[in-house]
Amino acid sequence: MARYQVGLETEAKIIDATRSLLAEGGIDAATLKSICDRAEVRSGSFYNLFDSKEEAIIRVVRESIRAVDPDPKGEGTDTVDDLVDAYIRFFVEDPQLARVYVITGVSTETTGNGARRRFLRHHERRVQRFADAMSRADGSVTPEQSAVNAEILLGALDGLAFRWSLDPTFDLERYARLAAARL
Amino acid sequence: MARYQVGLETEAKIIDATRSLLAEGGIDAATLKSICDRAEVRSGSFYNLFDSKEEAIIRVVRESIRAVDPDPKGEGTDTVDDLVDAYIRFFVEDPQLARVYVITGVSTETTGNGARRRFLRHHERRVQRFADAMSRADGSVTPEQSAVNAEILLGALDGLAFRWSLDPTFDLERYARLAAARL
DNA sequence: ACCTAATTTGAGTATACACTCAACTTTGAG
DNA sequence: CTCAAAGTTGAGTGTATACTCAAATTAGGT
Repeated sequence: MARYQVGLETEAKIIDATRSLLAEGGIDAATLKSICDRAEVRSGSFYNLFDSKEEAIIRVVRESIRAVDPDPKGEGTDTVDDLVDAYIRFFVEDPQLARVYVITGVSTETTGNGARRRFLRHHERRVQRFADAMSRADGSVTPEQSAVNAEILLGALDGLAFRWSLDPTFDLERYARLAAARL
Repeated sequence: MARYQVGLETEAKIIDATRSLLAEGGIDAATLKSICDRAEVRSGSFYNLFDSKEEAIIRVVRESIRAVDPDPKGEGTDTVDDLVDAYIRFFVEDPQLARVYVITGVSTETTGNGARRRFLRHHERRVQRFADAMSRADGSVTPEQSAVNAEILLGALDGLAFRWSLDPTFDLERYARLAAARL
């Protein structure tokens, strides 16, 4: 049961290779061969540590979903600006993981059927967080209106992020802040 | 050179099969076998009419890009509402082709490198059309401001469309109109 | 009816993929 | 130092993929 140091290092190399391949070329670029080549590991080693290729990919995708919207430290104290800042910061500070988020989020067909549900569930939680922050900021709007506004703002942020994934020179930070200011 | 009727019909069956497969399962579902099975055609027939699988897919994708934003009839007479209506109508009236647009647009990695550039070029033209309409509606905003506003509105529309592709019960029409009204 | 070009067929090729396993090497606790 | 467990290797398996081609069939103008 006890793991050896070499094994843990190999595992990390495999995850790193998978993450960078997903970021560069999406799900199709992350073949077993490309992962093993980049991690400098043979396929047998891979399967000694992972049950399937899918497992390594899922771990990286989960990591990206968590990173785009980490659990709130406190509870219900975030402002809309905090949430938008967190969204922007994720893309600016870890563009590689951000690309994984956008690309795999968008091609959930290939990642499997469960991935779509997971993405949707995550999205709904996020909308709720935005809506709550909006309600806190302005008590006069109904919860329903907040939910609608949150859905639109997140739609815009995701759309702009997709735009950025097509063209890395696109100034996501600027447009995201402008969108947040207008919505 | 002259085509026979059967050949034209076979071609249409292949394009129909490719379109529906792309809409249902994205690029990965459109294998040569699945296309031929659905079109009730053998692979040799496919290659008598198409140079490659890619060719059939590109034709469907191009068709979807054209459909989401057909060329303006007149010139510079569309209002922002006209453009938003056209966007919404596309998704409501031809959801299958709309799914092709969203799914392949988002997974341009797999469709090839040229697809990304084509998508981006199309997007930029569309932003310009929206920006022009905005400038026409309100002469007091600078062209730069219109371009920014157009980018944000289209980002929101694309983001909401992606949301809809994840969850077909999402009321895209309602949210798209609300987003347009706010931006 | 004839004849050529268009079309269809399906077995076959080559390649890439995820995954396996028996033999071997390395690790590190006692 | 010993040794059992952990880790590594790489040739090999089975399956799916896109694509080919010689032979057979069909369409449709003359």
